[in-house]
Amino acid sequence: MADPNAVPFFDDDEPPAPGGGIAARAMAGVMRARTGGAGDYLEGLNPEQCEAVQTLDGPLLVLAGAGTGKTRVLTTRIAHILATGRARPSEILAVTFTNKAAREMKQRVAALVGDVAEGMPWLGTFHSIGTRMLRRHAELADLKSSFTILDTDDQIRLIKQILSAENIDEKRWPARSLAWAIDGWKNRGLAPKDVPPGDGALFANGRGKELYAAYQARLKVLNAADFGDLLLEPIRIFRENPDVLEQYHRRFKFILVDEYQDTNVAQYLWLRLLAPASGPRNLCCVGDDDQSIYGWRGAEVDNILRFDKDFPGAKVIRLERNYRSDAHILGAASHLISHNEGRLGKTLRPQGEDGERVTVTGSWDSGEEARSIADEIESLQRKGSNLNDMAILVRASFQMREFEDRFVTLGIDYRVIGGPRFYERQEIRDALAYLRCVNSSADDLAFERIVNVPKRGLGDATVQTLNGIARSARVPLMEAARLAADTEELKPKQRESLKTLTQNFQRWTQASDAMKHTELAEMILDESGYTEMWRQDRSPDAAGRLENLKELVRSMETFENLQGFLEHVSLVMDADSGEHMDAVTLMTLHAAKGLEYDNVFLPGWEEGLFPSQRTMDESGKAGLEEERRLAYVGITRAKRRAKIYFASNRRIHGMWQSSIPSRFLDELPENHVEVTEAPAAFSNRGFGESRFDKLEPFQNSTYTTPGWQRAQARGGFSERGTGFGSRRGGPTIIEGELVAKSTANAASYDTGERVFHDKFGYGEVLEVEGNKLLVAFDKAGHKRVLDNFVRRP
DNA sequence: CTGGTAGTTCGGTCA
DNA sequence: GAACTACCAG
Repeated sequence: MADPNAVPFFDDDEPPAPGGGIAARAMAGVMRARTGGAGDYLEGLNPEQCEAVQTLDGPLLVLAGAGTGKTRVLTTRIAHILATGRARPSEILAVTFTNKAAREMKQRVAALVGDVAEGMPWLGTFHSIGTRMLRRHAELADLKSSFTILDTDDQIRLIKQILSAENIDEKRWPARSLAWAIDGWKNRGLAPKDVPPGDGALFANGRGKELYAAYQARLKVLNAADFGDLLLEPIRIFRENPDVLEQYHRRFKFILVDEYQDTNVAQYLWLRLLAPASGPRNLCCVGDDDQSIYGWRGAEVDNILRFDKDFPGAKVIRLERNYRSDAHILGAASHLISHNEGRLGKTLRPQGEDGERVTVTGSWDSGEEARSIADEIESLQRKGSNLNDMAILVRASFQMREFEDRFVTLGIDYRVIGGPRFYERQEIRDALAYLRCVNSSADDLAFERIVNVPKRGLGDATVQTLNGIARSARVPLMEAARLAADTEELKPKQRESLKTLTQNFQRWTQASDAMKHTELAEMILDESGYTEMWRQDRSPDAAGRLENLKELVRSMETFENLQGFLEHVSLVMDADSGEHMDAVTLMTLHAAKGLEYDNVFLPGWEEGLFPSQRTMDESGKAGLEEERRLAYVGITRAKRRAKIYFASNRRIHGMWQSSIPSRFLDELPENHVEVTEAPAAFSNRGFGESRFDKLEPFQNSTYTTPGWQRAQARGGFSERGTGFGSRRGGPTIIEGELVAKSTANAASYDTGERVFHDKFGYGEVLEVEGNKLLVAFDKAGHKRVLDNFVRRP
């Protein structure tokens, strides 16, 4: 499965020879499908879908309710464009949010038109396409086209460095929150200079803006981009270079956007630039305002609500026929969502049976809730349902534990979606860091990650020293390590370690040309002592980690070389774990969007948990409406049965709290709902297993503090910004400081000069060799040191 | 530099 | 209640 990024980005630049190219093959494919009888691709579409597929000219918004065949419309539309010869595969820009969606779209287009979908280089996620564009025009963004993409982990470490360099107390201003803020700015399309003063004041007494600028400057030095840059930089490039933008205008005959309700400002701007309001731009956005659940991540429902104002003359097509859920389920969901204001308005129309009513079940506590759901699952299973057809959708991931415990006890197979992803695991990231270092010796963040993994006696202090050397000599850390191994800044032990390490890397890098990259990876993991480290590890998950490392090497096979693999990994790569077995799916409501199951269990419908108190505190009414949309998404995942639960007592942060049923329960229409009680609730003082299980909560609940006031008492972000802002330095100042620092230190010394060294004291310079000095210290004797460690007395 | 302990924090999630 | 971090002692 080739990722678009794995192919060189200029592949599609050459137009195919007239008549013989990919487009012709595409058409042939469609023709085959058509004459093959199995179907004209338009067959089986309802009138609205058909219209959405065939309305090719001008801006089009398809409002596709849950389960109305949205993906089908998108893919058929692409097939239609290709079949009618309106564009070649490389002239269609199709963006999704997730890799999964992109993959699915690619597969389904391929099913319609044949393998040509592989020839669709511009079908992908916002980020993968942004990467492609940025690599092509890297020099316009002050980067090399080989730039590395930082993930959240790298980002945090980088920010930590900046904070400590700026002497900012990490306790009061954690790197996380700055990362969060920067992310937020980037989501809103703001470069450091555009950050409004009020916003910048939110961090470190008004220094947020300058720190953001410093962070950006560091990224350029490291030849790196974070996820936000993958969109922001192309936007800037387009704005500053109309000729570049013009190339893309000429190229893209059609633009398609999936899940438009989830676009943030940056993505919106990016799309606006690529599809200007005027001219024959054929932009088709598909989305559902009722399923916008990522406001906290910067998504602007507004984008979809004002589509026809942004693109005058836009046509709006509503898909309202729902093929997924039975009538009772849709009735419940529709009535619930009707409590939201500011909707575009859509009514899902059921196509099938009434089915079963939505059930609402109350339990004493979360344990009982888990038991009664597990019982229900077993009973459905006895009646012949597959576990694969069941899902439990929770609001917050801490709710999952209770279910996992229960499933383990009962021996019910289950899978969790959305845990730490494969490539986010520690061992995978470590292994990747080694590979990144071999791929590019300038990858400082990767180097820093593995310099002391496994333990080599190279701790914080050593890394600090190396950083100092790297900064003053303006070389990457790897080079700094090589330098430091020859001088006497460090203790012999550390120098020895560094020497071995850098020599190893040198060897590996040389070997990388001649070897197969999978073998190279194995060799590196072996010789570095990394696999050995896990073999020695006694913790229970060590074996699994070794297994993961093997899996990593295996997954490299599908790539031609190391470079291609690393590119893929930074953007894509998720583990397709255990799809084959029959198991209940456990995941958050957010993760469930776009999926469907026969039986859906929705536990934890309690005030404070769902709707989440925190969301309501932060975003008020808008927050509540987003929670309601989340509830709507949850219910509409169900095809046959939707079962809702709430518990009277729940342990939160280790403390038992009593809770009241969610207001969303009151918003469900009576005629579609059946209220039941957990069977075990009747045996409160009784017998059987439940007595045992209930003992504990009963006792503890006497200590229960009522309600959610405590959570409310905690201030939101908004409080922080007020009252500060005494200092407001522009970003240029801080950049100047950074530059000044590194150049000032670079000034070298003459022989015979007196110098002072923090560790060795006063001395006289005997020799100067680049930035290395031989100094005769008064007390410490002759030492080789780097010039930035001494100063004039 | 390492390993232990004490203190803190605790939302969802995609690249 | 647990997991992660930061600090401290060896």
